[in-house]
Amino acid sequence: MLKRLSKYIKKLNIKKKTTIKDIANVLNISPAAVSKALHDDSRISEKTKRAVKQVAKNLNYQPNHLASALRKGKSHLVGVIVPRTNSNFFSSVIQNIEEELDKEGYNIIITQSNESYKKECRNIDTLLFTQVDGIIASMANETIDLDYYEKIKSKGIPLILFDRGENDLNVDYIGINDYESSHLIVDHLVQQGCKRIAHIGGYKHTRIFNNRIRGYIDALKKHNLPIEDELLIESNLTTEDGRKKMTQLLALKNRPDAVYAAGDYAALGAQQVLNEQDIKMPHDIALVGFGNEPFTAMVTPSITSINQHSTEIGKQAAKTFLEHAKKTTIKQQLNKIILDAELIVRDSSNLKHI
Amino acid sequence: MLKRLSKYIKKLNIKKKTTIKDIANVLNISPAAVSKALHDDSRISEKTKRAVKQVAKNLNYQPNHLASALRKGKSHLVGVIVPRTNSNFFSSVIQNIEEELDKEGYNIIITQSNESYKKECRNIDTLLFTQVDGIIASMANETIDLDYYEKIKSKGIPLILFDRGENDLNVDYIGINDYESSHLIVDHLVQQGCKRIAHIGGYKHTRIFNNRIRGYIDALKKHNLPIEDELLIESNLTTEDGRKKMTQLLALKNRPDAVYAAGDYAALGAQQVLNEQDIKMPHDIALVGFGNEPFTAMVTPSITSINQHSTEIGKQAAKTFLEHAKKTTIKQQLNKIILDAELIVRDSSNLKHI
DNA sequence: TATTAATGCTTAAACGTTTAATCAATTTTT
DNA sequence: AAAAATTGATTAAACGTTTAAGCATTAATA
Repeated sequence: MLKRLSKYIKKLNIKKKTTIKDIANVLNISPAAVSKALHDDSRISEKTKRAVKQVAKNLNYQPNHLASALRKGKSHLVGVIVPRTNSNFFSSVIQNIEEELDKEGYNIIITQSNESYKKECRNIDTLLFTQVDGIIASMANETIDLDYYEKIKSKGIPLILFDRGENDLNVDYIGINDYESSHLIVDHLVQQGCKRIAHIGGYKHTRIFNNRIRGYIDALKKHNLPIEDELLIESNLTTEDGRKKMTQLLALKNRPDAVYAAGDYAALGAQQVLNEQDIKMPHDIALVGFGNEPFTAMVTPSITSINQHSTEIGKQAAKTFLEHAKKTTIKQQLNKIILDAELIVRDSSNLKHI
Repeated sequence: MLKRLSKYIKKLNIKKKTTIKDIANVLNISPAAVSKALHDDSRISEKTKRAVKQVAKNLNYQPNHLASALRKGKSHLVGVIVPRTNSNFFSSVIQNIEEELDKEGYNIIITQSNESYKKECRNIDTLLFTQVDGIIASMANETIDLDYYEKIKSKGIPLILFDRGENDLNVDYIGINDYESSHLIVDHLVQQGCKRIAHIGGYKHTRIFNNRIRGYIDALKKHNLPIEDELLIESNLTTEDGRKKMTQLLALKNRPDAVYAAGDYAALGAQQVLNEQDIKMPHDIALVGFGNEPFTAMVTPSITSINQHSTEIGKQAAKTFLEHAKKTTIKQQLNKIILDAELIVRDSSNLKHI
């Protein structure tokens, strides 16, 4: 055996990669036996298994993932679609998805839509083409037409949505309680003595932003505060647009005494305008964001925000996929996991600490 | 032909996916002809090509990527290894790599080392296992032993390093001129009247940080300023450690009048301490960071920093890989692309604007 | 008109695994 | 001691594509 082995090692310097066949040749057994031995099949003797594993190590055998994926019809790849990776929320979700899936031998392919519907469609095509075993996604702002997501479902590929996309398709969803979050925020602002609370909201057609708007309105009603059209603005929630919408609010004859932005980046834009015009937070106007991006704690004043539990969302999304992967029967159905959000009060809305 | 087609469409509702064979059967030609037609082989008639493409569309044919990858020995997947994705620098590099590779039909698999050597090794194994066609990486802080990277090279897989890892392996590298950057910073601080410039540097064993340290020392010499050991500190450059090292510097009998941190997060930590102790920037102590993370423009005072050209680095890394991919001969050799860095002066070091 | 070249396709093997079906040898059960 | 069950392997096909080699048929050249 030793002679055969060294003969093969010599050949390897010329030849390409070690295959299951090489191991079989060394040991004078069939490739099938080798495959089974490597997978600890019960019908292979312990002796053979040990021998196979030893030779595999000596020859520096690396299984050909493509071949096994082709044969088994599973790529062990999971696609992830996010609007962008450079927000802390998404990068943290991704990190946790990866950690959880890694344990089970899955890899992830990350794609970014940059909030563009067209890019998102291209991403879906790419992932389907790459033969992923599942897709975990958060939708772009622009996305209204859901045909492309239906395409995933129709191929029988498990689809899990998080953050954006609740209810819109009949698939698993993980997110926080947006409606309740708005209540937390408005309750807090009212407690601080605010009476004219403005909301720079996201696009109404996106369910989570709609929920935040509904929560905002219902919470105002709860406190017997009037709902005024001029205080409720729709935005794409970028820093740039946050600046624009804040300027718009300051132009009102009757200015608000609090601004609740549905995203931290928009809140940042609003803050910049307030700072530039020397309007004091929270005294003149209280400010609240959404998402608890790290910078909210860094800026002056620090911005009150909602913690979206990115860690938990990532882990749950991964686990949900793994459950699908284990089952053979594919029955997609709406299965919501809604996490409680948490209000992080900071200087921008906290009168007591000033 | 129409009958055959509809017959097949019916079968498809029961059967799995459309393959090249299905198309061949419909048209009564060989699978080989179909494959060639789909790839616009010159030996196939236009008529056949048109027919094949039409049927492919009708049957909703999606090529099986795994099968072609197996046959061709190329996965069209590129692995990316970064310390983390939630810094703006890395997420921007990644985004640009992706965009550039997407044009040529490549996908990327992103992995994070979290600055851990062990995790990095696992990532490399994973990527090799997934049969990536190349790896683009920036090394973890911890990484000193380069055996694992040698493993990539020895398998003949193109390896491209960026930011971290210059010169350490004999492969392509894309980065900025760190040595020169330190000169830019020191020159600027001296111009502001600073005489005792401290440096919170990264680990010396990492070449880029070593270069920044060398640049710092040489620039001090150039300006005839003394080099003092107590002003040169090694750090892991996290926000937390930035706080610690700043506190350490403030405890000196002879405090510095400027602090240059080799990373923005460390600069942020330093700034927090200065703000808390009511030490004015830049008047009492001027502060400079490195990396131009977006938050440097958001905090008060905004922090002067070095723009690392993440966009350009990402694009160049991708292009470098693509060049490798086109060549058949694999000759890895050191081929450095060094971009000029740019100093962004902000309030934390700009006396004139105060 | 015979010879060569170009065109348009087919055949069959290959990529590296996995797995259903089978078989021989051994062990257990009647 | 014959029948049945278990053990430990083998054989061969399959996953879906690509491609080198080959083979007619038609077109171009001498």
